Amino acid sequence: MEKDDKPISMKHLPHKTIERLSQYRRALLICLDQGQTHIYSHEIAKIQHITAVQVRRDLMLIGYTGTLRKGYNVSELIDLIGSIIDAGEGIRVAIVGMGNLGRALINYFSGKRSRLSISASFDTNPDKIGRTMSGVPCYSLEDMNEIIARENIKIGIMTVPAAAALTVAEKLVQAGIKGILNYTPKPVYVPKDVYLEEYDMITSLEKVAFYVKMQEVD
Amino acid sequence: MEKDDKPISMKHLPHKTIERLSQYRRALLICLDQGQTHIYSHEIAKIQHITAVQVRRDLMLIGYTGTLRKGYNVSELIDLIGSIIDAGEGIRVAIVGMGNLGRALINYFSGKRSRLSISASFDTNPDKIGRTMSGVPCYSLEDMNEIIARENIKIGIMTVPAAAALTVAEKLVQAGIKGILNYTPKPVYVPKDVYLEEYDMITSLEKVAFYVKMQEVD
DNA sequence: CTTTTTTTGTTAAAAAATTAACATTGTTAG
DNA sequence: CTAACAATGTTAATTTTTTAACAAAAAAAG
Ligand SMILES: NC(=O)c1ccc[n+]([C@@H]2O[C@H](COP(=O)([O-])OP(=O)(O)OC[C@H]3O[C@@H](n4cnc5c(N)ncnc54)[C@H](O)[C@@H]3O)[C@@H](O)[C@H]2O)c1
Ligand SMILES: NC(=O)c1ccc[n+]([C@@H]2O[C@H](COP(=O)([O-])OP(=O)(O)OC[C@H]3O[C@@H](n4cnc5c(N)ncnc54)[C@H](O)[C@@H]3O)[C@@H](O)[C@H]2O)c1
Repeated sequence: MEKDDKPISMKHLPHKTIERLSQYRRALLICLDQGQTHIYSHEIAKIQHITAVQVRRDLMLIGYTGTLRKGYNVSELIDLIGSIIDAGEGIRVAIVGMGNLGRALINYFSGKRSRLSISASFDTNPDKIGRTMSGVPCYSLEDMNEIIARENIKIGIMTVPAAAALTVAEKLVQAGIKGILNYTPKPVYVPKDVYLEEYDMITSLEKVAFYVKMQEVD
Repeated sequence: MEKDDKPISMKHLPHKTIERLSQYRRALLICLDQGQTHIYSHEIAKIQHITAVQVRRDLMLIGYTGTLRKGYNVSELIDLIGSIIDAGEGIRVAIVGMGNLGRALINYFSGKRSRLSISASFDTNPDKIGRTMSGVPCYSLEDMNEIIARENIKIGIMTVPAAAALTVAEKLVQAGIKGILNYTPKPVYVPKDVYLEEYDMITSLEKVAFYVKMQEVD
């Protein structure tokens, strides 16, 4: 019935497409910096180690249409991806655990333009509480509820020791967080309405090891 | 015709199964430490946020058979997964770029029992070269060929600044590395006989953001 | 002006991954 | 001893993801 510019339901975008859109944008931002105004599907594909068909299909799914024989408009596409991935006014993020990994992530993130911003960090170490790291203030765990509400933080990144993982996840949920990115090697449990993503470097490394070994055998 | 203990061709194990086997092992090692001798498929499933069917199917694929109504023998299963993922005498790994992230990874890894071992690291910063971090010596980039050959290193983990990514990847390949785990936000190119895995935290974070935003809308 | 080339957008097919269904069989309870 | 149960192992169905095929059309070439 209704005629719309975007008849696409974001709800049905494949998970893998979401991941790739983020990666496309990362690559597109670099192209933009280099003054490139248009890009072909096969160029994007090469950067991401995937096929051009897949790029075109993903873009079809988000309803973006390029120019025949000119390819895609870099800045338009960046904006469109932004309108899908980022929330309007941006989403605020907190890091819990300001150790090696936490610092690496904050550092990494602080250079990036994004509508996601790391607004706070939490730790139990009194030496860290009250200090600021790459512009991100570190608070005591006890102030979590207050800070998360006040700063309207929606996502928590966990980089605490594995032993603290379960309780920290619980605390984050209670504080009203809606998504958790868990870098602890300990899987945690969250209610259905909290989105959870877990990543462990050892899994990646062992996967590489497996395929390296395989290749030797064959 | 031939009857074999393991008629399973590891070559055809699904990629996702490889990842999960690594995760199962991580969980099983914890169970072993706690003195648990057997575990049910649904227990493993709960830890990994997947279904029991999937666990059983994965184990079927590697030809492991549990005890009806007792579940799986924890230590047997750990050993079997090890025989699939790890190479016989272990695979040696090097980290390139001893910054925040490099140190976080070395630290993390040094606690783990595994047949994968980080045997060397490389950097260009003279202050770091010649020192040792969590037992891992740091060498100059110029010595890479020699060290990698001498130590029989097969896998390289890249944690250098994005600007150095392409040249470092090339150097690793030339030095004879067979697998690369790239934590740089810059995708790199490798020959077909080198296995490449790339991970970017921003992709994970943006994925979480997307689903958080989605949930708000519905 | 016409033909060829090149690139997009889309539908259809194939492949990969997950989930469901169910047969099987020790174990326990009655 | 027998029936009910609770777990595994496996085949089949479903869903998701990727790849292939190809039509359409702007640009370039002739
Ligand atoms: N997923 C991966 O790829 C990966 C890689 C490296 C490390 N890790 C894991 O990340 C975690 C952090 O690693 P790291 O090297 O930064 O460790 P770290 O010890 O340097 O840092 C941990 C920080 O958490 C703080 N902390 C401790 N208990 C806390 C609590 N209850 N609440 C809040 N903060 C608390 C500590 O004060 C410290 O600052 C570890 O669990 C490690 O295993 C994961
Ligand atoms: N994938 C992720 O999730 C993730 C997270 C955080 C950071 N990162 C990325 O990881 C990389 C490292 O981050 P960091 O915070 O550790 O940075 P860092 O600046 O602390 O460390 C970089 C290290 O690499 C060394 N280096 C520079 N050029 C080199 C070269 N050509 N060869 C060898 N070593 C060289 C530097 O001396 C330094 O020790 C960056 O590219 C960053 O963007 C990725």
